[in-house]
Amino acid sequence: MKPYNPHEIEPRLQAQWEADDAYAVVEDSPRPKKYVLEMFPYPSGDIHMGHVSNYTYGDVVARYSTMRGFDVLHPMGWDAFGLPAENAAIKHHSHPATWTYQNIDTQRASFKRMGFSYDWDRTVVACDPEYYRWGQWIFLKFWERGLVERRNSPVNWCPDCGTVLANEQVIEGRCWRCDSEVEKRDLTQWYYKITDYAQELLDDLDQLEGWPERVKQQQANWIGRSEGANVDFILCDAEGNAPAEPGADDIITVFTTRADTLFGCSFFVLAPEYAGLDALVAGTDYEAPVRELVEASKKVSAVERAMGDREKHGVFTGRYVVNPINGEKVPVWVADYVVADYGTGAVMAVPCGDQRDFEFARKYDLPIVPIILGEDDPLYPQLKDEQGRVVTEVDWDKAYAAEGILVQSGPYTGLAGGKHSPGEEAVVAALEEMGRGKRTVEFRLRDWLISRQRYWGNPIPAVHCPDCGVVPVPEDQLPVRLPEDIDLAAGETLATHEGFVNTTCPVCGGPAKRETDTMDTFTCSSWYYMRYTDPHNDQAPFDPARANAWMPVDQYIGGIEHAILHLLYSRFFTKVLRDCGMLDFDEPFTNLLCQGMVLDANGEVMSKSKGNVVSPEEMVRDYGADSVRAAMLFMGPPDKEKLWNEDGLAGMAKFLSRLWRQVNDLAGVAGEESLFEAAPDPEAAVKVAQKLVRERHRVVGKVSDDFDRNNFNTAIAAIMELSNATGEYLRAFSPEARAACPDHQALDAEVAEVLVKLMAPIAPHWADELWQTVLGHPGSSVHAQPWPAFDPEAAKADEAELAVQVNGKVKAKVTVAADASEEAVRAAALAAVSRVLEGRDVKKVVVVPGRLVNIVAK
RNA sequence: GCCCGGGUGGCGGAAUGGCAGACGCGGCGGUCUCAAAAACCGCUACCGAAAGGUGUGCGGGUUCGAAUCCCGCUCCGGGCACCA
Repeated sequence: MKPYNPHEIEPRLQAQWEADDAYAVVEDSPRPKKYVLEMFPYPSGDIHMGHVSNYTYGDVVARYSTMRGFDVLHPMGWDAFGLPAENAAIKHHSHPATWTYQNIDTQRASFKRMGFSYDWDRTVVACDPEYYRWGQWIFLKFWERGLVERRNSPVNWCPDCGTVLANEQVIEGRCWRCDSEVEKRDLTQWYYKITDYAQELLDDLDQLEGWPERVKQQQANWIGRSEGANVDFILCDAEGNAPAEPGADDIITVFTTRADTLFGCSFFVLAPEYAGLDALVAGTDYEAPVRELVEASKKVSAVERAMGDREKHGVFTGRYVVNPINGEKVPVWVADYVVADYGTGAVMAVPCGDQRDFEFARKYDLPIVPIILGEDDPLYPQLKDEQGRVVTEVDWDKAYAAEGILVQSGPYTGLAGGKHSPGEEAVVAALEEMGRGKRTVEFRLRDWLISRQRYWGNPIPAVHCPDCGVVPVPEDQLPVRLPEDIDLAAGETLATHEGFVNTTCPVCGGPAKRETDTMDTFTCSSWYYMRYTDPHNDQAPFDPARANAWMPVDQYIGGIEHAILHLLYSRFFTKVLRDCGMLDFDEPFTNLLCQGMVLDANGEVMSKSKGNVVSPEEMVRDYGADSVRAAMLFMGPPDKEKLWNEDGLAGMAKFLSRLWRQVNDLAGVAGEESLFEAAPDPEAAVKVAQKLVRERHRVVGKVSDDFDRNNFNTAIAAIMELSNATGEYLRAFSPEARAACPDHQALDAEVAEVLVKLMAPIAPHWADELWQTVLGHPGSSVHAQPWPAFDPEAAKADEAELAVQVNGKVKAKVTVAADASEEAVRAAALAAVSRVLEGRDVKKVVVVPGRLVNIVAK
């Protein structure tokens, strides 16, 4: 017998697979399609353990799916634009492409060394002009459809990265990439109007049954839909006189989800950035303090802002508005707790029902009018039937934000209040009637800021012409190529590169300047999975027929950190391309697996600074790729965090080695290394053989089921159980005895084949080597074989051991025939616990066939 | 504050209404060996000498039966956050 030596077999089989083009995709196969995809990596260096885990899951799904009879598309590529390449280029005085392509080569070699089954002919590299030209093409399609906008507004600026960021890329006030504090700047930037799709992006989450609930929840929160109403307040003078026919300048609109609380509005607040604020206070005594507050709020950093629970600051503007529901005069304040870019940037303050307004009212001594109460509130009985205002002050220590009953609310008194309450509906209806309100919906989602002030990205295909304005680069002039002769280390940028900047206007032919911003890398990753379906197309990003045939992705696998970013943007792209007539489906990813992080043995994140990084290369060098793969899979459920420890890896290497020996023994080639130990008891030996037959069927069923649900850890546990049964069997029968008996021969061959096939997706080299050499199929590959079948009937034992419970506590066990009648089972159970039942009345006997008997006794 | 997860042996975990701790790691004991390693076998939730009892974060409930379902807490992790 040849001992198991991964270091010899793995490189040899990898070379064989490559020579045979074993994982090339078959187009137009009669088999049903399955698109298995892992999020493509950023080429930041060599792969780390997180990559090993992510891509191993994908490889198991791909290989298993092939064996199950699917035509599998399993491609790989690189998300190759981005800042790290630029930083490396500056450091090494080279070009970002050099660093990027070197890392791609390193990672590709590591992926091959792990035995991943990709169709390398379909590789997509995002910084390749043959790919990014189509990203530009898609940009033009978006532009045609009115989904591209260039506008000036306050944006997130990362000083360290020297570029603006999308909202989604700011994590608690810090840059997602470098963790620097983000600043607000007023800049003119390019946007994709993702908000046009906010409702559909929210609604279609319901279609995504194969997505983890938490990811859908996070997206729903991020989109943040609120139903409410816009309510118009009219500016009035200090005596409360408002113009009878107000013009646009006389109206301030607020968005509210709680129109039912309008009677409790005792002041009114504008955001410091509110557009009309200057005009309201210009030339008054209030101008100076208002200006001071506005300046102070600008200085608050994004990180501080993100901390929440900050002290609120505000000043009175000297102006008043009229509350449309009751005609009351309400003072207008400016305060830093109002968010400028949500709703209208103005809010009606109801301190009795809103904690923020309550805190502000307490601080500046503004009235708190109770207009909504719980029935158990001591105030409720006295305000129950009051129509006019009686109480205008309360001794509460916080607002009453829950649902309740409206009081002191004129005709609405007595109605239920709250979001979507009858009270709210009645008030909105009344406001609509008088032309002062309108039902509306607000989203938290902002448009996607896609322009970046960096070199290493996809150039935005636009030209600035002094006569024609900002115009698109015509399709036939794509791609707008990044200039290769650029010295980033010397501070050169696209904007200073004259050869790039200077061009002619595609409309009038006059001299013009190119747009020098590039696109967010997330635009590259929003459609690469479509490109894989038709990667060499030089006429279009992809042929719709091919994309529609392969898409949507059946199983997508990647990190939870993309729960919003990449996954939301990709859903948006898919919907827009569908509306362009290029796709006939709504959602790109049918099933999503978000893998948990790989941490060190103490549960710490692996990082260079902590010095706890585990190198996949070293692990593969010491134990072989198959053991690393299997150990990773066995560590726990894929979506949970994994604590990497080398003991588990060593254990897995032993298991592969033991199983190798068992397969050899079953195949009759173990020789001296046979596990046979001599079984003195022939009757027991027969039982061991019968058990092996049952286990062979049961375990195939269990492993199939587990793979279907991505439960890789329990699949391996089940294979270990089959291995344990095999071990018992091999100890019980000598190789000679087995060789002499046709029944044994058949069983041995079958179990050997089952073991090898079950392991094939997990340990592909180990399995293929055994398949080709020990099981006698030279030149063929186990990975092209059909998955083993099983017979659930054959998995059943003819006897069953049942637990006998008395009042739910196990008191005894009985062994009965599997087909024993309920009556017989009951009798056996009662007999087994007769001692416990002595002197007690049996009230009831519950028989659960095949499992247990519960006797209820008093 | 709101929204999601989660809490099971020394450790990773298994069991989604039916014998809690599958499978593995670690530990202990054994076989083999001059010895050790490797390999193989057995034991391994806790208390107890045993009989027996206790046990899935805590407290209640539903059920013949609850880690699993319901109610109330608590702790840990994640997301969002002055979003009106």
